[in-house]
Parts: sequence; C-alpha cells; structure tokens
Amino acid sequence: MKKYFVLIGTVLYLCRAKQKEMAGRPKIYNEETALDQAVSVFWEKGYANASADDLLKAMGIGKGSFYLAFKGGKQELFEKSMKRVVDQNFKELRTAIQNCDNPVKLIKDFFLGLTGEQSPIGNQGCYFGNALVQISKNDAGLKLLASHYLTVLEGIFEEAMQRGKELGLLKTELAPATLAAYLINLWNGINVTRRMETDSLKLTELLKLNLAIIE
Amino acid sequence: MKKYFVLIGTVLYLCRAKQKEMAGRPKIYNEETALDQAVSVFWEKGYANASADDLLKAMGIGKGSFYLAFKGGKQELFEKSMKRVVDQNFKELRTAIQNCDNPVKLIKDFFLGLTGEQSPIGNQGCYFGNALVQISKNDAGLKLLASHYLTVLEGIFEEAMQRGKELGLLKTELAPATLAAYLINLWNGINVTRRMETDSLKLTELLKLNLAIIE
DNA sequence: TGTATTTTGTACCAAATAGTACAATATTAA
DNA sequence: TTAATATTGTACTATTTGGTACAAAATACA
Repeated sequence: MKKYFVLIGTVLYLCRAKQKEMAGRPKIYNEETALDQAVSVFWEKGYANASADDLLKAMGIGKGSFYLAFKGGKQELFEKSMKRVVDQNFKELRTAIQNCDNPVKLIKDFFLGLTGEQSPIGNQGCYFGNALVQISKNDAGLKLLASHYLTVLEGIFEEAMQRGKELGLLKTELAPATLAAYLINLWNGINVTRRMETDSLKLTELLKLNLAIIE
Repeated sequence: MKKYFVLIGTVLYLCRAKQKEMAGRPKIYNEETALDQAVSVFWEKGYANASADDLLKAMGIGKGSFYLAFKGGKQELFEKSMKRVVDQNFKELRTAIQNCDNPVKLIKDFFLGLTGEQSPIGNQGCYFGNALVQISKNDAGLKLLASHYLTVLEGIFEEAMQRGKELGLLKTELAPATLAAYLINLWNGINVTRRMETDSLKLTELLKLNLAIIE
C-alpha cells in the first residue's frame, strides 16, 4: 500500500517538474553536444593526454560551469562520455541487428567497414579498448566501466550470432557465446593492428580470414 | 685508399679505448639495470602516466645523471627501453624458434602462456601494443618505432610458420606471411581482451579456438 | 701533486595543471 | 520589484612538471 503513495508522489513530482520552468541563469551550453566534443578530444588525444584545459576549450565552457556540472572532474566527464558513446553507437547497432534479415552479414560489414578512412573519429581505435590500455590503475573504476561496456558489445555480437543461428545463416556448430568471444577479441585486435598496418588491403584480407568463422 | 687509413685509424682508436681506462667520476648506476627499471615503470603505469620523477626514482639516479645520459628526456629513454625489451625477449624467442624441433608448438605455447599469472610484469599487455595506444600523435617517431617492433615480432611468427611448413608440421595451405598476420593480430587482441576477461579458462578456450588455424 | 675529464646532487626556473572561491549575471516565481 | 535559484567567468592557489645551470665530487693520467 505504501508503494502506491510513493508512486503517486513520484508521478506528481514529475508532472510538476515538467510544468515548472527551472529557475536560475540558463545554461549557455548543451549537455549532449558538449559531451560529444569531450568524446572527440578523449578519442583523439587519449585519456591521459587530454588535459582539463583541452576539454574545456573543446566543450566551449569555463571552469565554473565545468566543475559545477562534473564535480568529479575529468573522471566523471569520461564516465559520462563513455555512456554517450554507448548510447550513440551500441544501441543503434543492436536495433539494426534485431531488425535486419541477415545479422551475420551485418556483423561482417561492421568489421569490414573499419578498413575504410571514414570510420568514426579517424582511426583512433575503440573508445573502450583505448580506455583499458590508457587509463592508470588508480582509476580502477573507469577501467571496470570500460571493460563492462566492451562486454556489452560482446553481448550484442552474441545476440547477432543467436539470431543468425535461428535464421539458419550459420554453418558452424560453435555456440553464439563462443563466437561472440571470438569476435570481441577480433575487435580488440584489429583496433590495435590498424595502428601498425596501414595497408587497408592487407587489413581487409586479415578480417576476411578471421570472419570465415561465421561464414 | 683513403678508406684504409680510416679503417686503420678506427682500429687504433678502438684498441686505445680498450687499453685506456675512462677518466672522470665513475657512473653510480648500471645502464642496463637502470633501463630495466624504466621498462618496468613504463609497463606498469603506461607511457603518458610515467613521470620523469617516477622513472628517476625507479632507476635510482638523479636529474644530473639522467639528462646527461638521456638528452632527449623521456622520449629517448622510451626508445632505448623498447630496444631493451626487444633485446631481452624477441631475440630469445627467435633463437628458440630456430633451434627447436617444433616451432609451431612453441608458438602455441607462447600464446597459451599468456593466460597464466606469471607472464612478464603482471598482465600489463604488450609493451609495443600499449605504446601504440598510449602515445600521443606528437610523438609520431615513437609510435613508428613501436609499430616497427611489432612488425619484427610478426616476422618472427612468419619464420616459425615457414619452418613449421618445411618440417611438415602444418596442414593449412595458407602462406606463412598470412598466418603471421593472423597471429600478430591475435597477439594484439588477446593483450587487450586479457584486460576485460579475467577468467583464464575462457581466455584459454579463446586462444585454442584461434590457434586451431595452425593445428 | 695537479690537471683533465666525467658524473653527481642540488638549487632553481618557468610553464602547465587541477581545483576552489566568489562575485556577477540571468532567469523564474511570487 | 524582490527573493530564490542556478550558471558563469575570473582570479587565485597550490602542486606537479620537465628541464637547466653549476659547483662539488671522483676518477685517470702525467
């Protein structure tokens, strides 16, 4: 019975929050576009090399606003930036997989698309793989979060394999989870190998060889 | 004719250098063990997070000595540290491959050994792969060098596959160079995947699945 | 003993860095 | 118009950083 009152209270609160305009000086920046700018700095320079100053300039806000919005400083900003990347990229991928009629082909193209020049934020690797390698042990929380998001990606791969199997698109007897582990490792690998091997033809051949497992 | 004089001069110089003890205050540290200490700091903290101070303390020398020996500062130190890692690890691996009677098995064990706890400097990934991901664009020279050394490792893999083929140890029709590319990518991948997947059993299964290509 | 040579430790410097404090500003609601 | 509230910009501080300068120290050799 108590739960109902809480529920009603919450609903009322939400309604009022929607009706009432927030008092106070309005924000000069948009939270999401500012985050996008931060993402691009982190992606470009790496976590450790991105100074607060770099980030503030890119986001177009001053220290006052920054430390008000991100009391945890660079760490909190990076946390939110990871979430942003997930929201922008992963969810899109997942729904594509759920709706297309050949999820296996979709995954293949997802990988093969990496060799082109046009990949997100100019060949700077995977946002989360980078984080795992770039962030110091002191920020164990951030590393754990990055690792979590990579596991989410692995889960998306698994869904794709699961659907592929159900649709009769896969010859292999290997379990979807096994294939997903294989794919996330391929993802991690290719995002490093790309940095040493610039010959995109060789990269494509390498990917095709690896993707033969889901032929 | 002039070349001969130069040669003779060089020989004389070298002989004299060997006879004469070097004048001046003796070094308090050993260049190679100091380098080893630097390697372990870089490996542990990452290039960007390793401050000059961290390095000096670990090496047990002061600024005076440091900037005398490494005029290029952290960059030069890292260059030399990479060379040190190559000298310590790669050469050993190469001679092992050249002398053993099953280079294919040796490579497999090389990979499978990664899943244990005892791997070099506690699961901090590949020295060169880390460098590729950690070092900023400003130090393009260092990245290039790291990428070069990874290519050297790829070459070692290729040698192993070549010998394996000659010894009739490989069923696959794939060229040694193709297998080497596959293996270096596996290397790059597993060194990131290790950071997210701590279940060493799963890692082992993943490796075995990948290594089936050289079964 | 004295000179040339090389290394060492320290003191110092300038720049970059992360973060705080707070007054000024811009808004809503009464 | 006023009170309450939230955001902004700036000035300030304290710390860390990479690097230089240089005198003192320790050696070889004559």
